[in-house]
Amino acid sequence: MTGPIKISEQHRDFFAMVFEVVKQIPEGRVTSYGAIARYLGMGRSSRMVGWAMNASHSQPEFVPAHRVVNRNGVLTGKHHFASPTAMQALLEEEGIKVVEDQIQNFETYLWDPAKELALD
DNA sequence: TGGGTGACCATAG
DNA sequence: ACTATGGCCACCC
Repeated sequence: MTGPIKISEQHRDFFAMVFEVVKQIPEGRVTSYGAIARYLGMGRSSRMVGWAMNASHSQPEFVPAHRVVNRNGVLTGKHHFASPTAMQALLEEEGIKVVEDQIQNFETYLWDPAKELALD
């Protein structure tokens, strides 16, 4: 990994925090909005994570938004991509199989930042 | 000023 | 197993 996030430093900018976490999702892995919210200490405000992702497309740096799905492994955000199939295509490029907007073997690919990223 | 909405989630019945 | 509801909190009329 590229290194843990220093919450205290990023704490002012919610967007930046979310993007930093998303950017650290390894290729071929996925996580959920709620997992990110919990990792950032936002409790149940998982909707805010989704809201933040809305702005991910206009980020100067690449944000792998396609690696963020809901807690069931469903591609709920696919409609916000360039095309309806773009999100699925990106995931399948990374070896993740998607059927009917549902990631197969979701638990296998799940990457929980709270578990995988050590807090400093 | 205030109500509706959302790329969500957990709980209750 | 499935629906309903509340919470979350910033944004947009």
